[in-house]
Amino acid sequence: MTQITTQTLSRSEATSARIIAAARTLFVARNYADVTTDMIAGAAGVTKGGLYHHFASKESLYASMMLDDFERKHKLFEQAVASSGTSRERLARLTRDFLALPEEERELARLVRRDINTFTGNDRDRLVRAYQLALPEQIEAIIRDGIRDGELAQGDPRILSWSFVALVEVVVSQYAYDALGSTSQRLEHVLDLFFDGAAANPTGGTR
Amino acid sequence: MTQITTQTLSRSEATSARIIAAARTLFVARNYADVTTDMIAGAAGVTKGGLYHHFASKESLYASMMLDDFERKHKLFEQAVASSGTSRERLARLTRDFLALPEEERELARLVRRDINTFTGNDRDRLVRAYQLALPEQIEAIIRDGIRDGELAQGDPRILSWSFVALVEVVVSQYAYDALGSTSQRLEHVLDLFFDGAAANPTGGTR
DNA sequence: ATACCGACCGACTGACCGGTCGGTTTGAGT
DNA sequence: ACTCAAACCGACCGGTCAGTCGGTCGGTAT
Repeated sequence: MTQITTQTLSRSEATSARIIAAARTLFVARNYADVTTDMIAGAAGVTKGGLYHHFASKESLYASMMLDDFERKHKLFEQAVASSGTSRERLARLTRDFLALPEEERELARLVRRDINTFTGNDRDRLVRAYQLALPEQIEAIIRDGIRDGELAQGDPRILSWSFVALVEVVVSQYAYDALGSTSQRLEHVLDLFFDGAAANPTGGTR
Repeated sequence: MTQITTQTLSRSEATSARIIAAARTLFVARNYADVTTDMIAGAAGVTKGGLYHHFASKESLYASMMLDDFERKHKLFEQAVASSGTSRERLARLTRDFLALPEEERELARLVRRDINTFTGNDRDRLVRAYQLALPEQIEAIIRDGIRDGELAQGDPRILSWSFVALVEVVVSQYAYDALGSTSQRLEHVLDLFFDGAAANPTGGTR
């Protein structure tokens, strides 16, 4: 009954995948308005007519590209979420997995976090939902466990989750230049900052 | 010799200011490409011809709008930077001043932080420089003092500065919905998170 | 061989938009 | 009251680009 998923794609699927890949590369490099459908088609080895045979509009192509990305990231991060250990260890695993992704996919994640809340379009809700499942909610799950186990202080898991993602982006992104050396050093840096803060003396603060 | 700066603007200055204000409102609400010069002119009560009498191009209007904003923010934050107290107190002052700004200006700051590193255009360098003076370098100055005085742990002040701004945005922005009540609660929350981290037990971590 | 169909092509269109330009209005100085 | 320059208008141009559509091509079933 359960058919083995054939690894070989049909011609149509292969072309769609090529178009989505080309779109990802271009949308990451330039912003939506500066990428023309001709450019995407050209990069994918089809013409504009071919592109419109597979996607109803530029916007729906953009949405398809993001959904495709969310699905892959969702699967990738599930392992880290399901793994055992302290929440710090599990966040480290998840972040390491993220850092191991090709630059293009990391950049896309940045772009998505940037734009997801202001995105308008037909499949806005589906898109927002898929994104939340792909990243923020997975981190939230780990953070919830951390709070439950007394490892993290009481606090809104949603805000903590977004804060963690924001810190990862800052520490990893180019603003930081090469002030921090290797990827693992950066990883420890962001974990330290998130868990322990920037103060020299941990008794400081109002808490 | 030093002429008293007249508070009343000339007609030309007043119109330029109106155009910049209209541009700010629109660019904050929609993104650059989706805002037409006709829309800006209309909102400012002039025609496109009038707009182009004051600004050489859409891009230079955009740059002027940002420079105008940077200047105002620079002046606003200077007081907090120059004030006395612990670095935590001074960052609290600066952040409170920022939170007291009208929503539009806070949104613009978010937009700028988002885009400044990918901005391309003639006055790119001038713009980046002005922005750094307006926000990151002012925060950096406070953080440097904090490190010098042993209040903050050793670390790259630049990264810490960006991290702080990122945390402020997360805690204040709409993703957080109304999970945190008043502005002052949000302010304390972000300061706690930045200085002390999210861990329940401050001895955790690798440090 | 023939009929058929999905995949793909590429020239075209219609709308939009940044920027221009010749002309008109406004108001400060005399 | 006259002058002149700056401020402003609005029709227009040139280019760009999303989306269309009639048609071709290659594979597949009969």
